[in-house]
Amino acid sequence: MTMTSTSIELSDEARGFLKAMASETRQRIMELFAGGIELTVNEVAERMSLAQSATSTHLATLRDGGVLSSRREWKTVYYRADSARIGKALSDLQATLQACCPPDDRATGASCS
Amino acid sequence: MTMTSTSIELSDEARGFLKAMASETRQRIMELFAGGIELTVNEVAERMSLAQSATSTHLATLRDGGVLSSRREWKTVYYRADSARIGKALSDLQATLQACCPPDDRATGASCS
DNA sequence: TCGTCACATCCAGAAAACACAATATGATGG
DNA sequence: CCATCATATTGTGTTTTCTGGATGTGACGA
Repeated sequence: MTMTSTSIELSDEARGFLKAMASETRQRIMELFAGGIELTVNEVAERMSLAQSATSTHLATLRDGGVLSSRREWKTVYYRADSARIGKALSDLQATLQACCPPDDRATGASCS
Repeated sequence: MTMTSTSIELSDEARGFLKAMASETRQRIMELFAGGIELTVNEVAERMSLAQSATSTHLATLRDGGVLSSRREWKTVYYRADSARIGKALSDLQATLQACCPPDDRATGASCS
C-alpha cells in the first residue's frame, strides 16, 4: 500500500479551499447552492445584492478554490458546488491536522515533525 | 434519534476555524505544533522570524478560532493545538457542506433549503 | 452589421489584514 | 521599590481584499 505519507503541510487543495471559504460573503454565497442546484452569475448577484462584477469575482475565487465548478451553455455560465473537490479538500485538511495534532491526547510521543 | 438538523449555515466553530486558518502565515505556524507539542510566543516568533507582537496576534487569532488552546504558567503562556475543537470545526464543516451539496451527485432532488 | 445578453476584466476608492516598533501589563527576583 | 521577563496592546505605515462603475468579449437575433 502506498502510504501517501500524510504530510504536515496542507495540500494545495486544502489551502485553496481555506482561502476561498474564508470570506463571510462567499460563505453566504455557498448557502445559495444548497441542494446541488445550479445558479448563474446574475442570479447570485441578485440574491446577494451584490454588483455583477463583484459576484463574478467571488464565483471565480470559489471555482479556483475548488468549491464550485462551472458549465457554460451558450451565453450563460452555470455554477454549482463541486462536491468531489470539496470532499477532497476536507479529507486532506482532516488528514493533515490529525497527523499534525494528536488524534487522541496527552502527548503520545508520536511526534511527526 | 435527535436529528440536530444539520443546517445550511456554517456553525460559529466552522466560521472561526476558516477565518483563523485562511492565512498562509498561520498555516505555517500550525506546522510548528506538530506532534501536540507546546510552544511559547517567543519560540514561535523565533522559528517564524516574526516580530513578537505579530506572533502574539496570530496566536490569539488561532486561539479565538478554536485551533489552539493556551495555558499560563507564571510568566509564560504555552500554546498547543486544540484537537477537540479542531475536530468539532471539521465535522461541522463536513456535515454542513454535505447537507448543502449532494454527497452523491446529479440533483437527487433532496433540496435542503 | 448593429444591438443585446451574460459574463469577464479593468480601474478606481474604501476597508481590512499584516507587520514592526513602541509601550503597557503583570508577576518575579533582588 | 526597581529591574526584568514574557506576553498583550497600541499606533502607524504597507499591502491585500472587497466593491461598484465602466469597459471588453463572444455569441446570438433582427
